[in-house]
Amino acid sequence: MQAIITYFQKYLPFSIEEKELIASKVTLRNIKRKQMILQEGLVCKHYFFVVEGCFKMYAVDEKGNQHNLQFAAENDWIADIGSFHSEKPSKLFIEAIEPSVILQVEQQDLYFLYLNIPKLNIIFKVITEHKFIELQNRVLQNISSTAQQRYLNFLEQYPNLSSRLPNTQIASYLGITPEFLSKIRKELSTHN
Amino acid sequence: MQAIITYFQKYLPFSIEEKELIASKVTLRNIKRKQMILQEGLVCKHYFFVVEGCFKMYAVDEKGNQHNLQFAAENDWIADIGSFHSEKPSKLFIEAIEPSVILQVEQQDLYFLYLNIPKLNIIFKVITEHKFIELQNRVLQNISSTAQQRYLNFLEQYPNLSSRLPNTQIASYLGITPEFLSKIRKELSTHN
DNA sequence: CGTATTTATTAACATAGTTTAAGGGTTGTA
DNA sequence: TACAACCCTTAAACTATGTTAATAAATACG
Repeated sequence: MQAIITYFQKYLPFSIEEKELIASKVTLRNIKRKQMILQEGLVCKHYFFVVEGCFKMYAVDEKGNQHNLQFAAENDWIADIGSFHSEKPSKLFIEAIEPSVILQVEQQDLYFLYLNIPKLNIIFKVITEHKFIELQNRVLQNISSTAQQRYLNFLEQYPNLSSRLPNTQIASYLGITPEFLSKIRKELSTHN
Repeated sequence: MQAIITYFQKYLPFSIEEKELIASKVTLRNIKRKQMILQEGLVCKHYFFVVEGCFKMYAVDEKGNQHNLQFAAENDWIADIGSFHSEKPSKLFIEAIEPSVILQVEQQDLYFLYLNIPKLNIIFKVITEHKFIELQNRVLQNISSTAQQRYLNFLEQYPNLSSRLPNTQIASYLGITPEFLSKIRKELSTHN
């Protein structure tokens, strides 16, 4: 539970009362590998903070293939922001890739905290801005770069993740097949 | 100037005083075709509201090729949100595709308006959420769909834009060459 | 510890998308 | 109105990526 406070204090300081208020609205959960914390068709009613472990958020197409939109590991947030704010059913899944520990905040509780601790508005605004910029850079990469460049960029940007994730998951994130990622990795290893 | 008020009132009602306050912080500009309202290397100090005309936001790669990240036509907002909030130099350009009329709000003025008209916080939060969802859907399309599907989706999602924009610009947005878009269009026309 | 499941790699072949070059059509603007 | 700049299309050759199938290696977990 201390994890989330430490995280918030990287942005702004909090009083003891504020910390207690936050703690009272946040729930700790242990999540098994492959367990889902959001499924298609359900409204995303929580914001999730990853204390330990790793998650993927993905869509499933008509053919049943998964497409990874985002990963989240320690000290990262994950939620289907669209569904969360619109309160419409999500089209996405969020699933644990590793045994994990999360802290979750329900929508109403988050809004309650926003009202009582205005600083949190700012923090979540900054979090959202960062995610926005990340997404925009990814679009730019997708429309302008080759798969190999995107892979190298992923390694650089998420050295953490890239050593923890199976390549199948990375391939899905990059929008290529695992076989082709294999080919790329071979090229890179023989050519350097 | 009325345009932006009408736009805001689609979300929430405003008093006369509030409208006057907004009007006092907003500047009207006429922009010629090909004129830039943001260039790489400069900090994006304004949020732009398009009253009339059309803009593209793009990055230029090492080879000098442009890659369109976003279009904005009537009643849409455009800015490099990353640069705007971080106050770091932008890597993007925003350029008029048609002779245009915009209303611009400077950063400090926007923050001033946020303080004095809290409703505006909500409106901009919603605007940003919509842009976020749009971006996320675009990433999903990019990693899961063929260029033809992406093109069809663009036609559906932006019927307006697609009839106004040269195909070269659409191709750049989709991340394909104009020649290949031509091939796609031919296929679609002969096959239906 | 051992087995079921997942993961990584390879190769041959298929499809999607790019490059280059050329010609004809449109459009902006002096 | 005319010219320059831009835009659209075609086609052939080329490169990037996908598909299928098979096998070996690594990992989860009872």
